[in-house]
Amino acid sequence: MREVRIRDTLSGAVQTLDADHEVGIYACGPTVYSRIHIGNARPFVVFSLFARFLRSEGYKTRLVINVTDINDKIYTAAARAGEGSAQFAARMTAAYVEDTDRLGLGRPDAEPKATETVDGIVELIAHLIEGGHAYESGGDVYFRVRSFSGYGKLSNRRPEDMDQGEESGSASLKEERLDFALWKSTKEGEDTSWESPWGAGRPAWHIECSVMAERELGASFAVHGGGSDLVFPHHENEIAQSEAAGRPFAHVWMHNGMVDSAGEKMSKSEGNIFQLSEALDRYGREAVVAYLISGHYRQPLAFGKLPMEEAVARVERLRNFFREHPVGYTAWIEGGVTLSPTADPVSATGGPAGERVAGFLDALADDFNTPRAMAEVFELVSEANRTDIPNAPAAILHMLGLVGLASLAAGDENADAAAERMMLERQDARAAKDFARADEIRDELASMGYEVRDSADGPRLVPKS
RNA sequence: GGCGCCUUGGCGGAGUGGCUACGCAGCGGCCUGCAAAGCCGUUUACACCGGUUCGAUUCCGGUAGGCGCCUCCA
Repeated sequence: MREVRIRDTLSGAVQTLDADHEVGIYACGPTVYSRIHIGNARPFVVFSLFARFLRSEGYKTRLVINVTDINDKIYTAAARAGEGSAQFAARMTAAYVEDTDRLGLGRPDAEPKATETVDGIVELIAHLIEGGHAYESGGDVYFRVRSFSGYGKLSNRRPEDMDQGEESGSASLKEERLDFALWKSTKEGEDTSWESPWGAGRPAWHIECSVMAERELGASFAVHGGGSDLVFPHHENEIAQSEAAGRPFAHVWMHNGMVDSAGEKMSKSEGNIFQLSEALDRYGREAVVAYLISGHYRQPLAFGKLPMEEAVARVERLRNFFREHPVGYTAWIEGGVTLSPTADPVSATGGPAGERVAGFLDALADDFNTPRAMAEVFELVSEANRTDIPNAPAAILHMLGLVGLASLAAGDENADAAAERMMLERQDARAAKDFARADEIRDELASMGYEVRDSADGPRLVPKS
């Protein structure tokens, strides 16, 4: 079991995870007001793979990614779609699950929804009111920021410099401008509401996560994650609510950087599509995953046609390796099945391959440095292409499995019979030195989507990528 | 204005006080009937100015430029 270190947003320092207790990870999931885009997929991928890595190292791990299905934007979007907001949110939640399923990384251990957590939210709000940290005002409930001295410690700002913004028409209900809503009374046009001691209404965003995290992981847990855009106010407010209520809350705050459009205009005509489902359709799941781990999770990541095509090329290089070095892919099962750590891969493989695996794992243990880890994979691929490295294919499969790319070893499906016949016909033509005919057949195969590769072992049909 | 981050070779993107990141693309070569795949080689790399140091891309200060958050946002 390696010591795993993570850069903590709160302290600014690198923190070592406690190996003696379950590593509870809570990552903020999407608000389901539309299909998710490639940027939303980043935390899903990062935290899913981080949890997978921890498990492979022997850490008892529990990953929770919530779904925010109560939100202003949902009311707006549902109205525009001419649909009830509850139905709309349910449909978008299903779409989210479907899209992220296609990433092939399995599901989190729990995916709580705000709508299923309202009872706990009401309890926590009542508790905060009792403790003097919140107050009811005109059917709304607000958090009294001045009552929590630690406010601002995560985002490193002073309350004087902050502005919580104003909920429409609610400004006058607050004691202070920087107070934020915990509960909102039902407004015109809102078709969902819940009963509470303060009347019919709905929970505000920040309190949902405080309650879902605690319900799934307890009052104190190892890692709270999410996009860096959530540091303020969302995560700052979560800390205020939970700690003011006497909960120790998260030990380490782990934030992923944003996916941006790199100055390119984000449009379909430019080819730099945005939605996760579109990226999956166009580039395939392996390329999407490879792209999302191509930079360090904390750094911004530029999205565009070029970075995606590079990911496709990278992934193709790995496929080509396995075409030459087939290995038992079924050793790794992706897509929802918990991976059981096999025998220690380093000692199991040993030698140069083992050293690469060790380097790979060390990189992941060091603030989850996926680009450095992938460099080890490519180093071993090059070495094994050059000379025979014992256990290299298995070692590479093992590493790729940890980042959700084991399927690259699956091999190609059998070409259809007609293509196979044409390939043999081409062989006859080549044997007869009729290269014109051979090339003609190769062109025909190309139009069918196959590339012919001649090797010492004979020709092979490879689907064009 | 406040807080934080970034500036690495054609592009993407790690990292380090002195030693090849890695990938993509280009060019030359090997292999091949020709290709593809693979292999070998290759193209002013660390924004600028000072400082610390035997030595800085890597630490400190400043300059320029870019980005994120400060309203909802992964």
